[in-house]
Amino acid sequence: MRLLVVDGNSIVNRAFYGIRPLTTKDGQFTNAIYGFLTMLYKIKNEENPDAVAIAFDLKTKTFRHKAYSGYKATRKGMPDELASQMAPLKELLTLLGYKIVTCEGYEADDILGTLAKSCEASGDECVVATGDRDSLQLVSEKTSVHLCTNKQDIIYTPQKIMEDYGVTPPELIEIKAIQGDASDNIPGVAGIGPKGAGDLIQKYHTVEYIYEHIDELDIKDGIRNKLINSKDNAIMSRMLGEICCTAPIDTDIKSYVVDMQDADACSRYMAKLELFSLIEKYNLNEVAKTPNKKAESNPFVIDKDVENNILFENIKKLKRVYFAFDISNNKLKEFSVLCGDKVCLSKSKELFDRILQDESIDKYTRNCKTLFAYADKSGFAVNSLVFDIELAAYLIEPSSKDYSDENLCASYGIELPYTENDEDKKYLPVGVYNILCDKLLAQIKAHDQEKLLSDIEIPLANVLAKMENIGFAVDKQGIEDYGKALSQQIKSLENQIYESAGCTFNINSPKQLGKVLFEDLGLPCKKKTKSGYSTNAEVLESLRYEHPIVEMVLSYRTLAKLNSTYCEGLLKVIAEDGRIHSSFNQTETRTGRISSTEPNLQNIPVRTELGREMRKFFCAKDGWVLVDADYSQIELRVLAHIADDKNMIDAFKHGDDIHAITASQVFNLPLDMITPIMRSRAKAVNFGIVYGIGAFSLAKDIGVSNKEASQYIKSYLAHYSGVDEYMKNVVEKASADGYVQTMFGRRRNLPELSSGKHMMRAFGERVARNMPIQGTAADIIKIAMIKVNDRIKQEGLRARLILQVHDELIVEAPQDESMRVAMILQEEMENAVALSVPLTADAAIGKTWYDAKG
DNA sequence: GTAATCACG
DNA sequence: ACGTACGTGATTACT
Repeated sequence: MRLLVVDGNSIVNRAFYGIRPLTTKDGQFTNAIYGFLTMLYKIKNEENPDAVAIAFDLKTKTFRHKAYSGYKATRKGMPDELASQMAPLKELLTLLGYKIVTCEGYEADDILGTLAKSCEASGDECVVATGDRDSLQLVSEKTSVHLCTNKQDIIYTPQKIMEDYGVTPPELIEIKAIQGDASDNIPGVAGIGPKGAGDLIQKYHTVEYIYEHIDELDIKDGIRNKLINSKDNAIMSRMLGEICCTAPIDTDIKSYVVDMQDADACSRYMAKLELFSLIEKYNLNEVAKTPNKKAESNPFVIDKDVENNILFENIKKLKRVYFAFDISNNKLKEFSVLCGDKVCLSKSKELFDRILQDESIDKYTRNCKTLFAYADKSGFAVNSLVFDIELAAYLIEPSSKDYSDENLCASYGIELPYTENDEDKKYLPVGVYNILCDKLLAQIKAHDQEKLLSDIEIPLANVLAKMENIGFAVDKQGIEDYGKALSQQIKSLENQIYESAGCTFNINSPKQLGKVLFEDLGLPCKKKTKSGYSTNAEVLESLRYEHPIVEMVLSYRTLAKLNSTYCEGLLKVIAEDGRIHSSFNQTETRTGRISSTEPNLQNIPVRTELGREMRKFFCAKDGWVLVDADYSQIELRVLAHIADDKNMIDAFKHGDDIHAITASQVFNLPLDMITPIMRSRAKAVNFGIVYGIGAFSLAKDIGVSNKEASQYIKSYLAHYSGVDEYMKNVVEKASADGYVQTMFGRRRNLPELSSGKHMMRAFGERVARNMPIQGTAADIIKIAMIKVNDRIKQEGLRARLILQVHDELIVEAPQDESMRVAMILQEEMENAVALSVPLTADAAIGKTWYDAKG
């Protein structure tokens, strides 16, 4: 086979400087993108490769040879006009089916070298396309270099190199070692240039030979002295100039075969960049020129009277079904199935259930959680549910707020069938589900997220469905009584506040409260919001001793919150079965966590004793108990693993109090000399690191000076140097790629990183540091939930998972199963994945949530 | 509908 | 020079 390896950075530079500035009407620069694709097209035509790899630098500051840290230190970063084109270019190349190769700690050159050498080893041919003569050293019988220049491209073979330079390709490394290269900060030998270096190597071949025989060489004394004076530099330069050919990358040529999944997506993307001539050049269709065009008519026949058996046999033959359904309160109303150019409607539960259970029929749909809940209630299991439109769209773009058919079709350029008939309107989207699923699946494959969808999100939807169905039992009477007690106290506080203020007003109105506190009572105003005085808890805390009313307002707020959000709020959502059935949303958060609504059971008070009381009303049913297990420090452990930080990994291997250990490292004191204050500051730093840290916020959080806070951070990063390096690298990689991802391939796009606004960019950087950590932790507990569910079923237990709170799982179990379940929870949570640090989970048992939590 | 506040991880 | 930690949801007031 013949592999074309493109030096992405070099070509993009040539394109950028070689082509006049082009922009879209929105001001996005596109000249480098246009130039790159034009050049790539031409090179491909001339070289006719079987596969193409495109190498890019990660532009990390990790040097190839750490011995000389000045290496490339002076190379200037790319201008913004070019930098802003990198992420779209890569996106477009990926859409076109090209594989982009990058490698942590290695440069594009090293990737070229590694692939070239690997082709030689496997007997394949390799063409390196670059604008940089550095790569000429790679030329061999099997490897040629396609050098792009301002004039005519030159193809370098060993013969051509001998013709131009009079040496063999490897000897070019020796020449460079002597002549040096200012742009790469390679010093060479002072006073000897290309001509002198060439002559020396033609004669003596290697730098090593020259220095070993320096006194015997037949050269002028001037040259000899220059060589002797720069000996160290020359030897170092010899090391620096040689391209590394052992980068840890995929060297299987077959994986670089160009495989465009979605031509429409490409042409739409090109149209978005207003590169219309490329659409024709790359032979893509015309869809893009009129993107998102609304269909004028409905090409589908709606068949409402199809016979059940005929429909089933048709589906069975196809082994796959695209369908939509209307299920509410776990009752089927109607469903629609795509059959060629027909949309078939049916209300037959018998047929519907038969399809769902049939393992030989692959099911493509949306809202699979609703389907799982329905099946759970009906007492059967759904089989072969292979695709969910919303879950797939969420994995592709978790920041989207709208995964409706309309919106997805619009963004994937699919014409949604249209009719004036309102009655038929709702049935039509299923007509394009085959197209929509294809597009989404192609994208999922391109992102390498198939496993994430099939092994995590879809099975998880099943677990969440059961959790929603089961619900959480509560003590309704208890909540009512607690609420009454609160109401009384609130009433009394209200009166005291009015008395203290000398007037009545709405304490719940920040505007009115602000007026009373800061105008009528003349308290010092610490902070302002957009619309007036800030009256939040932090401000009030600081005014606590200024006036007795402040304390009362604080208490009022606490009690009012407990009463309205928790007592009143929860009472409203207790179902007829005496249980609370929260909804778990799987496509809401940008990090991969789940969220809980109506009610939100993930923010039931715990931090203060008064609020924690609330958890006494969350209980197990008669004869059953709650088993609660939570991960210890899962995010920090994930950080230790992802950053591969030796010190932090050791800390987790040897001790359990990570905050104390951190304090000991940061303050450089033995563990037994760490005071509670030091520990709590170290804890704040640990949190801050996970969130993307800033000295100002840390200082505010722990109440020390800005300077002191930044000293803590500095000291922290000095001790946890792996974390330091990770935090730098992740932002650089994110800026180059335009996204970040978790260990399991969950991804979040970060357009903020190419924003011109400082604030936006800074936010993007913090997210880049945080999302892989928070997201990986979310992935892990999702895996644990699936495993716990499987284990419970497999062991024939009656216990069932009822709640997840990010790092905590709650199972309701019959009394006699509780010990077994506690063990299962701990085991499955701890072994959900293997990290380079242990994962620990602690389980506890109790009659109520209050009792069962540690 | 948005802003402010506060509950959780 | 500029503002200041990640991710959520519910309630209340007010435009």
